[in-house]
Amino acid sequence: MSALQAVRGTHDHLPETRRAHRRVAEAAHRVTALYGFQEMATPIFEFTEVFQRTLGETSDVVTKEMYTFHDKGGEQITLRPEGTAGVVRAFVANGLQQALPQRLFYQGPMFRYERPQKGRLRQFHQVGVELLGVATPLADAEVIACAAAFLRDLGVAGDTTLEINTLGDAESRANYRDALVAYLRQYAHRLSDDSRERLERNPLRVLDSKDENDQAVVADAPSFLDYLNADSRAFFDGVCAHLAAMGLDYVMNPRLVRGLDYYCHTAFEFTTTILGAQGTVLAGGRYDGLVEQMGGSAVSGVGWAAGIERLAALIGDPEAPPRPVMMVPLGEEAERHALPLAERLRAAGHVVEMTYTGNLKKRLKRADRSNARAAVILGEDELAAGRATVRDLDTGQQDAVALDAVADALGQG
RNA sequence: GCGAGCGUAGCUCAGUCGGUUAGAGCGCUGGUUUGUGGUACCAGAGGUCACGGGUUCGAGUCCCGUCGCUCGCCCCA
Repeated sequence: MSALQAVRGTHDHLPETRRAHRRVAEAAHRVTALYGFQEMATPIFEFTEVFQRTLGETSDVVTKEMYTFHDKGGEQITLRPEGTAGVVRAFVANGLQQALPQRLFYQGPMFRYERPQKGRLRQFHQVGVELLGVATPLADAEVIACAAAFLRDLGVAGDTTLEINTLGDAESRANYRDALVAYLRQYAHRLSDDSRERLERNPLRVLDSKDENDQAVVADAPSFLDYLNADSRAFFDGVCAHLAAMGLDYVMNPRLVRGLDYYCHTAFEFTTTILGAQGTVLAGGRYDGLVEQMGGSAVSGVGWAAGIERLAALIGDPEAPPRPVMMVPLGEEAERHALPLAERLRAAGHVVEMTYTGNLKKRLKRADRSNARAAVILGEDELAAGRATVRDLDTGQQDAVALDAVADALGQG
């Protein structure tokens, strides 16, 4: 281990990576704004309790993935493993329930102590939205539409599939859970070790097992849809109808369940097959009850979060940065003129860089390596005439231009 | 947390059965005489062979441990 290397599962974002991430985050910000979402930010660490209470004591995130530590004041602190808990905490703490609905957008780093893989990091980045205070299926459908628009804007809609499911309300879920557990217990001896463990902790997870024997057992398990009460069924039908009305294609996935306790009713994911095992690129759902659990009043919520790294991996090469204009002063006298001229060019909107050493030949070579589109040459001849030589580095064409006119001569870039 | 593969220059990779001074391409730096880049030619810099230990006369090569990456599981975005 070298002291120079980044901690496991964390990455430096060099300019090219950073550009790709910015593109994702800016698209999210821009598109969600069309749906009325406004950006907010919460601290990247919270009291541990904030996550324990909201994510559920038994969830994997809480039991083994949190970065938790005691600060110097003895407080138990956790680096946020996801965004919703902090947003809801802030929502309650700042009395935002006085002005419903709230449409909130956030972005930033999240932290989970996991074994890194492609598209899975210990520090990763998410963008997300939360729509708080709307209890009707309209909100679910609108939030899903917003996610779809975001992915369309990034140009990855064709690589992803929208999968949806319903977890029903608490009553439906409890009934189904009882029925499922009763069924699975009969076949516990045929289940994998993992699934026997799931049976105790989170039985819905058994449905999602990749083990073949488990799947054979699950094939005849009771269906969730048979246990939905009338309200839950109506709610889900409503969501589906709205999606259809907007022309959004989706696939029903009855095995789509949630690891976090606070979800109910609508659960959805946009998945891709071209990222390997980490195929979920954006996921969300409804979380009625979470606000109350956090100490607020009964305010329903629905939202989603998307992984920036995973989306960045999907969008391919980021666009190149703008090509600069390169200043080429030759001699001390020219250098004195170069900075003020560069300032004027920048004020006119040009990206301007400087060559600092070397003769003309060397400086032009540097300009070329910097992918400059033009060079502004200031030498003895030019100074004597009160002009600069503006050279187009693509065509090789160059003209003597009055210093006042250089910005215009460089065009729009 | 579990299983497997990998780690040699900034990058992509050679490196034979364990044998002398660890190589190539690309990139980088400098040069090919005067104020004109890209191409070409010449030269150069750059390595703790991931880290630590062991076996051996001798380890980039074999063994063990650690760290990291990759793939799968778990779980998730």
